[in-house]
Amino acid sequence: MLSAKSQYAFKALTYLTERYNKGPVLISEIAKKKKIPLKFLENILLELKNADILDSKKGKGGGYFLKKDPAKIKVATIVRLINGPIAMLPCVSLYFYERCKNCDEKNCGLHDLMIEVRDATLEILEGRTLKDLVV
Amino acid sequence: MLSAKSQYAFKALTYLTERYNKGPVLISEIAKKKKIPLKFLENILLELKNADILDSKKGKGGGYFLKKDPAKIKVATIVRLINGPIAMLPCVSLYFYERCKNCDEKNCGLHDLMIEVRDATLEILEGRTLKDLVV
DNA sequence: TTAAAAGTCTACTAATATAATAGGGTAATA
DNA sequence: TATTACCCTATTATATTAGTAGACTTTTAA
Repeated sequence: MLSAKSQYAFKALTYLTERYNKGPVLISEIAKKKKIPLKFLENILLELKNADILDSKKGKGGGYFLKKDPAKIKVATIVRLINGPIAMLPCVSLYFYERCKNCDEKNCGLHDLMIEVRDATLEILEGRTLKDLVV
Repeated sequence: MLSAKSQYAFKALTYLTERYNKGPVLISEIAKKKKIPLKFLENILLELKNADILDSKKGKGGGYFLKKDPAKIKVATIVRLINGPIAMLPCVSLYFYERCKNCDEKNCGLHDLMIEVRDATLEILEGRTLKDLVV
């Protein structure tokens, strides 16, 4: 399941997508409108900024805004960034690969199955962008 | 990601699948062969028994064994039982449904997207059984 | 030039979930 | 009837997630 943090991130990003190219938006405004704990949201937005998804402006009239076209920001990217691996096993993760302990990948039925699940999931998440979330 | 517990469960079930119809298998044997903490494994097997996946025999010559044909036990069933929801959001889960807080399902782009992911995942997990894990 | 606005950053605490352990209880069988 | 082996509840340990606190820095506009 996606963490609460991830859900907050998507809410904030959706909000910013709706305001794309309309100037900076205050953290406090997003927090209030989307009912996200202010300080927690600060952390999340900062993380998204450090990952080049968002940009910000300080001082009066400042705030956060999308750094690029929401149609170019994949849902999969956000999930990986805030939630972590998309795959169901570390040994089939593309971006967070780790060997499973006491498990021989070559002879693991689960391994192959979970590759299929991963691919089916990515087929969807890699194909959608923030723009698609705003219906 | 699947929890360690889930991975243990699949290892144990795979082991029992290979020994289907060959009599009871000791917990201690599974624990040793699959390198699973004994007491933790006891809990897992008991849970699987209470869910009618396994059956057991007490006393000398006892142990655990699959209650039915491994070709009839779906991977999805085990995941739900030991790991919990398969869906990425509570509001799109078939077996563990819960409303997301501060979120209107009718107007949530994530909601629809995650239904697609869920369906793609289930397409695979509901179609595979323990037998398929033993290659 | 300076005060207020607004994001930045580090650290901490609380809550929850996961993983693992302990140990006595109960049923079956040789 | 003793031994084997599963049954069951409770506890502890560890890790992750969620949320909070507060001081700092940059920017802007009066």
